[in-house]
Amino acid sequence: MHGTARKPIDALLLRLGQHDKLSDSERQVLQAAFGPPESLTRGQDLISEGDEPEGSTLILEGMSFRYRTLEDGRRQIVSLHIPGDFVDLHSFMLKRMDHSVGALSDCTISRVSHDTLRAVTEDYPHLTRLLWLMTLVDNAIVREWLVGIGRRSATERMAHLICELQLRLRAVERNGENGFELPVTQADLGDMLGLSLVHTNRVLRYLREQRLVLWEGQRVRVLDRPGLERLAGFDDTYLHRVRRPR
Amino acid sequence: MHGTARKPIDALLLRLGQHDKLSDSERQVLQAAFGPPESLTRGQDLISEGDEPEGSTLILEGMSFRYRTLEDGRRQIVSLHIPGDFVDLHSFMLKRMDHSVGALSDCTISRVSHDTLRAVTEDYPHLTRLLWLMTLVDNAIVREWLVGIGRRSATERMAHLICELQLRLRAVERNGENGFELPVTQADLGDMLGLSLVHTNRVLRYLREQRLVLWEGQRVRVLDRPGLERLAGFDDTYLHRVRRPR
DNA sequence: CGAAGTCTTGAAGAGCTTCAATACGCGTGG
DNA sequence: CCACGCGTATTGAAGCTCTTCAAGACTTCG
Repeated sequence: MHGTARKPIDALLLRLGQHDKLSDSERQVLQAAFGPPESLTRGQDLISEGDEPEGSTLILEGMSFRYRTLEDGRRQIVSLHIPGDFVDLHSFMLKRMDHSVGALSDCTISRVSHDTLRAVTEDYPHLTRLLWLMTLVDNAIVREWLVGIGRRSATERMAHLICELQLRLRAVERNGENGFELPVTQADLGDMLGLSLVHTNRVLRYLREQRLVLWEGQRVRVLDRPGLERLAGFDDTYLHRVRRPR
Repeated sequence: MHGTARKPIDALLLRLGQHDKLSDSERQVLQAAFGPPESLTRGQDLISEGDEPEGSTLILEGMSFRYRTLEDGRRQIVSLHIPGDFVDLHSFMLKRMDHSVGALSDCTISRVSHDTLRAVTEDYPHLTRLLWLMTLVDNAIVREWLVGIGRRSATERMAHLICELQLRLRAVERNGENGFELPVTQADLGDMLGLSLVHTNRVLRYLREQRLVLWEGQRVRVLDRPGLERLAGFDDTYLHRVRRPR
């Protein structure tokens, strides 16, 4: 065997390809930029608040989440990552992490060093813009979460989250039939939505009783997507899934 | 008179200079990139949801805010802009606005066309990284707001917001003695913090009674900054105000 | 001076949290 | 194989934070 082994970056390519066309050389640059796949087990922290990582991490398979814990233990999850998402692309510029990242499920990841990223920004402006775009979509998602926690009811928020995740997973071809894997406890869900564990449970019961969503262990089964979108007031423009020159 | 008139971009230069050193040529590129100052009156919308602006807008003086309104009229403000902040730098890549931007006070602004920004990304990688950084700090601030709305009490959130704004204004030399101008109604404040108008009023009364913060018309007077920080659990690392090579 | 916007306070009620107890599911070791 | 323990889910009940409704006062401005 010779040449570089194919690295399973396909989810990233799918995500980027959602927003703009990629040239072959850009694909090659990306393929070459990433290190070998690494494995992580559920519950492990990928990065901790205060760290200054020397590279950024891409999720190949599995899910991770960003969170911040206040002094007294209250925790807020501020985003979820699926295959093709960078866990900490922002650390390339921000340097110091202002939050932690944990593995939600067993994950395989791949790293790019910040040196390599810097080289990309020097030589590949279009690719740079696309990476920048990744962080901007991240941003749009966090804003949408903020709107939800600030102004939507607990039930609406939950419905919205499920709509969002299903769509994002579909975009990287990790969706199943009428549902998807979501390896979270109800406590985790509460920390995403700014809810207590108990109320999270009640919201889920309500969605079940309305025959909108069912949880089968770690799997979410969406029974009535249109109904769920109606309840959530879901509108996908904030995901910016439009292919156009950038 | 000849040559380009000096444009009052100084707040942007101050902000960028907070994070990294700028070369003279970079300063010149920036100065040249922006159009002439324009004036806006309080209450006007700078940009509306669904717009596809052809340029990005920088605040020279005054304040603006991003917000989203749900179908039934509930509104959430997702960020505040002060001099030196871009209102919609993300529209350069995202193209379509997924929220609106309004003027909080009378403002003077200046625009850069997206064509110019694109040219910058082609020729000035370091400057590009700094612009990218601007959007990443934006992002960090929104995350912090999310943590607040999700996990902090109304009072803590209010205190946190005031701490944040005072620090940001100081960084661009727009701070007064022991306070600052903040031309918002209590309804606006509520929409920032995810609170009702009535409760916002009660939170302000509490802070006044505790002799932490006083409102004198449109001016916020901070009586006890350390006390406020303690109450808020304020930690400024998320603002990333550290000068280092990027 | 009247009108519109904003601030302030009271009172009732909704949504969500906290405390508490029970049940369930799964892996481990006796 | 069963007992035990631990993490997770579920439900009831009480209570607190914040919202909503309502009304009055104050401010600004034509």
